Amino acid sequence: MNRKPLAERRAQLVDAALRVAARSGVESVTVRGVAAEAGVSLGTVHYCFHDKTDLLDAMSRSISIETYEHLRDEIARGAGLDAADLLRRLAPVLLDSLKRHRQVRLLLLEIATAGARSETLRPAARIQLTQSVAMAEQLARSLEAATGVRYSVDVAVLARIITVLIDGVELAWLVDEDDDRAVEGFTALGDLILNYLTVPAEPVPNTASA
Amino acid sequence: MNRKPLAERRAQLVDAALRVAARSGVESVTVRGVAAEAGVSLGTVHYCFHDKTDLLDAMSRSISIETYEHLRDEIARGAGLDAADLLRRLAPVLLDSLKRHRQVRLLLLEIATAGARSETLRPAARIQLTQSVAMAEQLARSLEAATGVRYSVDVAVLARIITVLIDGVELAWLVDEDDDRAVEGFTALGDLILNYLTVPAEPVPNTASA
DNA sequence: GTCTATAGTTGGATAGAC
DNA sequence: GTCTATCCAACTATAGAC
Repeated sequence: MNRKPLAERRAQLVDAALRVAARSGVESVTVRGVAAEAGVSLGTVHYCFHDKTDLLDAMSRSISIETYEHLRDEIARGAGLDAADLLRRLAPVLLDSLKRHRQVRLLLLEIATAGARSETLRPAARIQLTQSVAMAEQLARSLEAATGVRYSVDVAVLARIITVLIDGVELAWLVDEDDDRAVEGFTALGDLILNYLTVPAEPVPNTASA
Repeated sequence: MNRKPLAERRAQLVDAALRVAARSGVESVTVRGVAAEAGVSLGTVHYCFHDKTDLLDAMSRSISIETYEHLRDEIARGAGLDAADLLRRLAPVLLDSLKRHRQVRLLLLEIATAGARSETLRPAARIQLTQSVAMAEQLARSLEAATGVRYSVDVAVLARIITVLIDGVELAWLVDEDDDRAVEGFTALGDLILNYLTVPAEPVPNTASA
């Protein structure tokens, strides 16, 4: 019942799939489950998407990374500050963001491993990786703008390093939920960035707790 | 046929499960598949393990990390060298190790995400994380021994950071197979360690390519 | 465009013979 | 201790009515 144009229905189903995936993991997304989540019948899903792979692909591509908005705000708020000071504030913000968006972050890591394994999710995983790096690059540039520093390495290279370090810290936290270690990891990220600045604010701060 | 004591059969099945998991991923390990891989019947697996969870748990725990033996060798070989020089050599060795043990590394990341999601694999995932950090700590100490340096942070903290950064670099490489970026990531790891040395060999080398 | 019904597949787990 | 046979649940995908 309640007919909708194809595009609209597809969007609704992708949204439902995303909720299911975030809640229970990519691997446990079923066509039936998505149908139930969206409140439509099994047949309707198969009408909108040729098969399950189609659906998963559309779902994966639809994930946008708004996870680090707070981070951008924090950087903007720290305009004019010393880079070292600003970076030191970022670790708790990163942890906070992780805890807030735990399910989405985990989903992205799952898509990455799934994409590393099977051909079907690989394009989606690559897109996610590219988007993450782009987001990191944007953050790195806004840090430049806010504090007036410059990097001694290519920003694209730095962005990739930021991305993978964040992913690593988050994956470990998702496994053992050790907040202190996560903060140490994010602090190390700050130290790393600091050491890739030309004319760093302080010599080598080593703010990671001893 | 061909009767074996329980312990021996269990070991054989765990081994078979590991092969299947490395080949096709944790999620696609089935009791039937393991039975086939081991050349025994379905009933036999259920005789040795109460259920699938039991089997996966035993499998996960059995994975030991011998992946970085080359790394330890490389460090030992660099005894007496400058820390910076030695660290600079490590990046290609890490990439080589990753390419050699691609399946195992991916499997470990899969177990991590699976453990982050479901209660059943969590203990195994935690054990793997602990073992990885312990391995990293061992490597960090052997670096100390080989080059005579000391760290300005607690070695346990540093070891965790090393572990998560390696995981992050590897996960990204598994997705896009970009060797150059992986080397950049591992090089950044070297830089990071260098910056956590007391009396570093050189001020701030920034060996990551620009 | 949406539904119900059903075919066909896969996989976990148990029962009982040997 | 190992096997075969079987049950049962969950899932993908299609067919055909409305």
